[in-house]
Amino acid sequence: MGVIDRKEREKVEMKRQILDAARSLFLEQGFEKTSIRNIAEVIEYSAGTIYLYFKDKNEILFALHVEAFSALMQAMQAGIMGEADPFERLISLGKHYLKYAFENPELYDLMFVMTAPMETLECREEIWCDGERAFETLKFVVADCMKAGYFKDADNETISVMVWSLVHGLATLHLRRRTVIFPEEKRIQLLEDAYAKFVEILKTYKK
Amino acid sequence: MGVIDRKEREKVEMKRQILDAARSLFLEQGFEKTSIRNIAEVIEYSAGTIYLYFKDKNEILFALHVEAFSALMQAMQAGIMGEADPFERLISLGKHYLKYAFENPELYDLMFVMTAPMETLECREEIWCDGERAFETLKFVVADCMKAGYFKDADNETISVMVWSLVHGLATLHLRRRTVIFPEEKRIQLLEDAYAKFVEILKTYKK
DNA sequence: TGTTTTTATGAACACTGTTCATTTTATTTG
DNA sequence: CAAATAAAATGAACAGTGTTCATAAAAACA
Repeated sequence: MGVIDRKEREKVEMKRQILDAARSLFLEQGFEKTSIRNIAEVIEYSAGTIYLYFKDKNEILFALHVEAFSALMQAMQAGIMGEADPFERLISLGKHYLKYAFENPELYDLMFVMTAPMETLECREEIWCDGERAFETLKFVVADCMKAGYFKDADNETISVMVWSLVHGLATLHLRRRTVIFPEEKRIQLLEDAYAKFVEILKTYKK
Repeated sequence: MGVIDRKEREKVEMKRQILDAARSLFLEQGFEKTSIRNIAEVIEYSAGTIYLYFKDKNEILFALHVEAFSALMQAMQAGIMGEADPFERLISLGKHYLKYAFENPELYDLMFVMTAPMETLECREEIWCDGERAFETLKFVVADCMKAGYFKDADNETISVMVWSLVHGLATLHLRRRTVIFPEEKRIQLLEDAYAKFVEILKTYKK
């Protein structure tokens, strides 16, 4: 039966269409302000049809969440490739993380800021395992740095949380427009300087 | 005319009632899920009445925003009082900032995470001057540390942004439930450790 | 008391997410 | 090919949202 195969393909394709429309609308005007009817209009179907492919609006968000994490993981892998020195690898990892955050603000939001729909979603455990994998990547690089004599005898997880918090803080302060208190032409520079200073200080802390 | 004085008082009191009801509802169920009708029900008035005291739902949020910042400033002032050593003052400032964030999650959100309604609000400039004042407080403390020989010859603003990002990162990762990837009993400890490690490393970076 | 000003109401509007009986389209069977 | 079945799409309906506004009630003034 080639028919059910084609049907399956069509189903996947339709989901793709919905997700693409949804992502672009979420990026433009945010999750809350995007209605199912908006998405339906873009793909030229009725609102009800969306519910044949996704249980509800949150499930669309969840699907995008999964895709966004796989893209971040790719960006992070790119960051640790090609850097021989472990500390340089850590620096590059942070830079790629920030780059991803700035280039995909709504997706970054989805992964690390949004709470509203995620909590009520029953997939409590499973939903965060993507995030866990990304954090493991950071821990590996930190472990390599420690083997090379950095961070004295600090706890790996403690250092990793510290590094993560710093880059996440930089990312969210900017994405959520809290850097407006600085003159526009200085904002990016200030963030880059803060990150550079952080790793500089971190580098001096060794055995 | 004592009448218009009383009317003024009544108006203020009514605004207070609305704000108190709104704050408690926002804290309970968030901004988006709280309706004007919900607020009206709590204060036992009709929904339309709210609009005689606040232009729209966003203006209620804005009023709470102002109050939240003044509370944070108080918390921060408490942090820098009574600490003679400048570096201890910085440590205490960060701790009090985090304490405020954890004790007032929805208000912290409002001040440093929310964007949706704030952007469309026309008060672009004025709304952030509260945040600027808080940041100035941090810069003062950092300046004192530098006078005492800390941070070598780094730029004050760069160091301040770095410190702010770190604590903001810790706060938001936790408030937005991204620490669920850690076992529950370790979460708070991990955040405290990360902060402690950060200031420890920072302290070693001196002339 | 009668008039004017202030305050409160609740119906109405256009929107939201979601469901479901109905209709349209596609596939399989006789 | 035609009839029966299965799958897909629709659009009306429901209960909710923020907001507006003519009307009604209350208070203040004359």
